Amino acid sequence: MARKQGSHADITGPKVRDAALRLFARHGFAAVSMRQIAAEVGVQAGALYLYTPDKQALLFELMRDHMEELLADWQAPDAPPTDQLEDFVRHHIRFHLDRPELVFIAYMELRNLTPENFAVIEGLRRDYEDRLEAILRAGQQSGVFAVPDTKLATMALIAMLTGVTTWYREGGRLNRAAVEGIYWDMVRKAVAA
Amino acid sequence: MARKQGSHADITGPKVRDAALRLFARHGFAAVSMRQIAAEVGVQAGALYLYTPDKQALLFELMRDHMEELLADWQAPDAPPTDQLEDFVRHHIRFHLDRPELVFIAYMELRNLTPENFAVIEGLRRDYEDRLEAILRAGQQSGVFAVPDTKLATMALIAMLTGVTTWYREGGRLNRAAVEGIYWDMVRKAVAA
DNA sequence: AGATTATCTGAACATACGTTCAATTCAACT
DNA sequence: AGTTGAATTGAACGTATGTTCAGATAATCT
Repeated sequence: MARKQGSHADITGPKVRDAALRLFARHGFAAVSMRQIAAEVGVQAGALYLYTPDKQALLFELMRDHMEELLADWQAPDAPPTDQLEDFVRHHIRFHLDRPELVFIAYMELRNLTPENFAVIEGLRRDYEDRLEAILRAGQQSGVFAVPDTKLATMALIAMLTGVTTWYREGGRLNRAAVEGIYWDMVRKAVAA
Repeated sequence: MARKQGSHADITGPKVRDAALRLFARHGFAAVSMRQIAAEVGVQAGALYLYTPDKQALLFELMRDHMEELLADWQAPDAPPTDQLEDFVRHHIRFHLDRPELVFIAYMELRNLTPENFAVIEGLRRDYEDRLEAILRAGQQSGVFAVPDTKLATMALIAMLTGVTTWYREGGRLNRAAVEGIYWDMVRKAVAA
């Protein structure tokens, strides 16, 4: 018994990725075994190595692709700082609510990356933070924002916004548009001059 | 070779706790073995079981004691909502900056708790959130705050404030007092009417 | 000094881990 | 119908895991 009916690399490949995503998010990278991932996919553990060099690469590629998509998906519009900030906030919330599992992994599994992989992910994260900081600095200089320390404000706002994934549940008391609006209102006031 | 010179239960006990705290924070609960903890303490793995029933209890007790200390350490002063909020914010930042490792564990290792233990910790966390929400609701009702959804605002503010531990480093550009002040300023403006 | 007891070792238990690979199976191509 | 090659199995590798426990040791008590 070996190759199963109707099974192909372009089906199993994504399945491996999805299973790893789901299991890493639920139980944590270190607590998930290759055999669990394989069982979720419906193959034996050995077959996973046709799709990933090792377990570490599975984690790293999930995180790297996530960060690269985050960066590719948004760039500051040509607009005043306040409008740029609103665009950033709303996009950040939407993007993160769409991918709660990836967000969870990207924030929780940093310490399970090898040093080289960690450096890559941290670089991408830094790039993202820099975009928000650039908006805050522009607003500070033009006088529409009052942010004594743009770096601190950047970290504070990102932590606040990303936190939405820890409590928001689809079909709950508030819908996405409402959540977006309320968060934007708080951010707007927090940085206002 | 067995009992070492100058070794006692009241010395080894806390050492086990400290080693577990440090290692769990650095590498994650699932990635740390009892033998690693034992090596850090300077004993063999078997000796750990004189101080904890099992690995899970080691994690749970760290988290429970942390949350109980957080709750015991602060109660709302008899003052207007704005002053209560300032007191909460400053205390939260101080408390969390004093215990970065415990904070990290308490936020990252929830999913490594057994269901029963998880329920306990979540209950304690809820108690803490309720305190902030009570302040926000009081301010909303008296008209000094404009918080359309107190629960959302609670989650947003706690996420923002707790995030300070992810970037603050002792001896860095900003001292604690400055950080406290800037965070309080952002919170004050964010909820202001 | 001798007995007691708290403390710790070191080996063992069964089980699980990530990874490799020869052997096998089935879909596609000739 | 026969051949090829991609996809997968299943067993094996060495190592590590959490936990238990009989035995050894050294501080304390009598």
